[in-house]
Amino acid sequence: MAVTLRDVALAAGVSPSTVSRALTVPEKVDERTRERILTLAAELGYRPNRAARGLITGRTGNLGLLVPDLANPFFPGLVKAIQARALESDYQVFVVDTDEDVALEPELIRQLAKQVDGLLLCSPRMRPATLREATEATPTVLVNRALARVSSVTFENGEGTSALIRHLAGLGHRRIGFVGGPAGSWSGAQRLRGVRTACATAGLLLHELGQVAPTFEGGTSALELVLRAPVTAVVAYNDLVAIGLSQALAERSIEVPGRISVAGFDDIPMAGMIRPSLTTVAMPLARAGSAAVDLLLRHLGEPEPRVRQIQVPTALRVRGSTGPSLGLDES
Amino acid sequence: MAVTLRDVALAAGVSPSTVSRALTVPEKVDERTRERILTLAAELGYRPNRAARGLITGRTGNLGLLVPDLANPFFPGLVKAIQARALESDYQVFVVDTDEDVALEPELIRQLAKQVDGLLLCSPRMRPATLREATEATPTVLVNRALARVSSVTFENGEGTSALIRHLAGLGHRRIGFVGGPAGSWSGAQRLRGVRTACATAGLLLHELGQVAPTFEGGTSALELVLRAPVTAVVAYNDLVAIGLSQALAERSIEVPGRISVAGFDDIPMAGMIRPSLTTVAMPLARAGSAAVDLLLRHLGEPEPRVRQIQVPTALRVRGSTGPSLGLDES
DNA sequence: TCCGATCCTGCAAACCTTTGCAGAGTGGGC
DNA sequence: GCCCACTCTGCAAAGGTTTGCAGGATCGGA
Repeated sequence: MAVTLRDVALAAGVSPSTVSRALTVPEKVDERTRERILTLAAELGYRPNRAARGLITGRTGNLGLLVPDLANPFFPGLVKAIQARALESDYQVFVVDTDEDVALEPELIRQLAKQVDGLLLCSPRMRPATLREATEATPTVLVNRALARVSSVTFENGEGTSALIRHLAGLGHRRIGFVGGPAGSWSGAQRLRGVRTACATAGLLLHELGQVAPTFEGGTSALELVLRAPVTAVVAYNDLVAIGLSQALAERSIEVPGRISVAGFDDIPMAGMIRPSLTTVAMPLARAGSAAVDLLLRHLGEPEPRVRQIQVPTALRVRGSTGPSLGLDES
Repeated sequence: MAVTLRDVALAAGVSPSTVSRALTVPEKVDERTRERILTLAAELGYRPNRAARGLITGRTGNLGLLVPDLANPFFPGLVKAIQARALESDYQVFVVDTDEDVALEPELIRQLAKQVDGLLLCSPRMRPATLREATEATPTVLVNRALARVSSVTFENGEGTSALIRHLAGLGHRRIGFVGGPAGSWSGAQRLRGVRTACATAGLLLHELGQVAPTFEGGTSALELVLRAPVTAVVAYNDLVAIGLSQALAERSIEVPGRISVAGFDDIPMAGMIRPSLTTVAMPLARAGSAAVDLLLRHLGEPEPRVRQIQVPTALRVRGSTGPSLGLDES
């Protein structure tokens, strides 16, 4: 019932081989023949059967995308960009959400790997050894995580972070608090390191206030940690935590940024929607997403993939949640 | 290099047919043989080649999921649920984001349809005729939209909406404003109808204030519409609009809910994170998503799919953005 | 006029799995 | 002891596409 290569061939009075070539290696077939075939194929509504093609070429035309949690507003932007870029190159994207279950990741990856040409792993939480194992079987690009000898697209936090710290220093803040994310998180470690360096450079005192879940609730739970510390500004592991914290502060009628400034990382859409709007270090998700796809596609074309580690620069977004220090710590 | 059915057969000393049957129709093969095969298959790490299987069975084991915009916080919850439920049944999900481009939808659907066993269309914006055409070629379940003679999972707005209106009436509001969503939107029409009915029942005066984009910016742009109308409470097409409106009101120092109450639809995660938190009509996304997958899978098993239209009930979430009316409209 | 090169096309095999059909073996009933 | 029914297994074809190889045509050069 579906129209096949044979049908087109029959209609065009040529062999299936010729039709196949007309579609995949156009230069190998006479121009007039090719045109006739293409017209006919379009008329008949021919679409190649990807299963059959995949059977012989060993390629599926699919990419696998693993994300820990679609409900985390950080990821949809990434998924969107990845999916759009893949579609442009005629690849379809399998999306798998692990629901933050680290233990599930390896099996899901194995399952996924069999059905795709390449894998995009977004911020996988898994241990390095397990991760490496997974990346060895299938062409893989890591997103928002780096690993030796594996291609990746990560965010260059340095720039955005130091801009943020300079911004805070410029506002007169001298003691900065940092609320960290989950212990095992690669990007969490990155961010902490960036903040440490930037504070040292700017001559600010950094108070590491502890670690919380990377969620809104994590942020509200950080309230006590923050209030106990003599800081005038707090940088949170990510925007959700920053927002949770801001709301908890508001709950207690502690003004942001009047009494305390708050900043985050990610620039999730919500950061611009709340009041006060959130100062944050923006990750260029769209750029990272398409870069990751480009990189992966490039690997698929290479017999011996060359590892490339791309860093996309982050940028400070100054908004309403940061303001001049009251200098409370000098009292 | 990949281990195939033949390898397992060779190792087990049986024919490929037997291995195939051991895996797909266990009762047709001797128990001991089957056990030996299964053990061996597991040892060798055999995974069936889905392309080959698909070629002969005509099934791909994939489902296609089309959403207008992943960045709209309404959808990730749905996608998550759908993907999880599909994975349980060993189906993979292709996610396609149309980026709100209605004109693109038909072509994307056609493309997708060839590679999946069934289609889940989330709130497709396309015209009924075009939509019907698309649904005729492939087993399809619509989500958040209904169409005659096509299976669907929709939200039963009536209940949640009338609860919301009763809630407002109970707070003393007499004049309610409604800010509508995009003109062609099916769920927009549904919601408007629900609000109309509920207001009529409760004896409230409904002011239809016009239509805006279903986004945060749409909400802020609705400010003037709202201020011009003599209403003490506003119901917005969705939460994003409601939140945009709230922030625009706050910008003008108009207190919510002090001077005006605001409510939305969807119960996106953000609704609980802003201040004041947003009163809204919650859509049970997880339930809808898994119901949609179940329905689709059921269709795939039936030779002549029976159309089923499922409605999942909505529920009112009372939060901080609605409060007693000041009775301004009576002044 | 003949030869070689070049361009285009067709043949046929291959990819891996499923499945209808038939054959072999077993056990039970008469 | 014979036949039938039943269970289990293997054979072979089929599904749609790609691709190495070879053949035919065309053209240019000598």
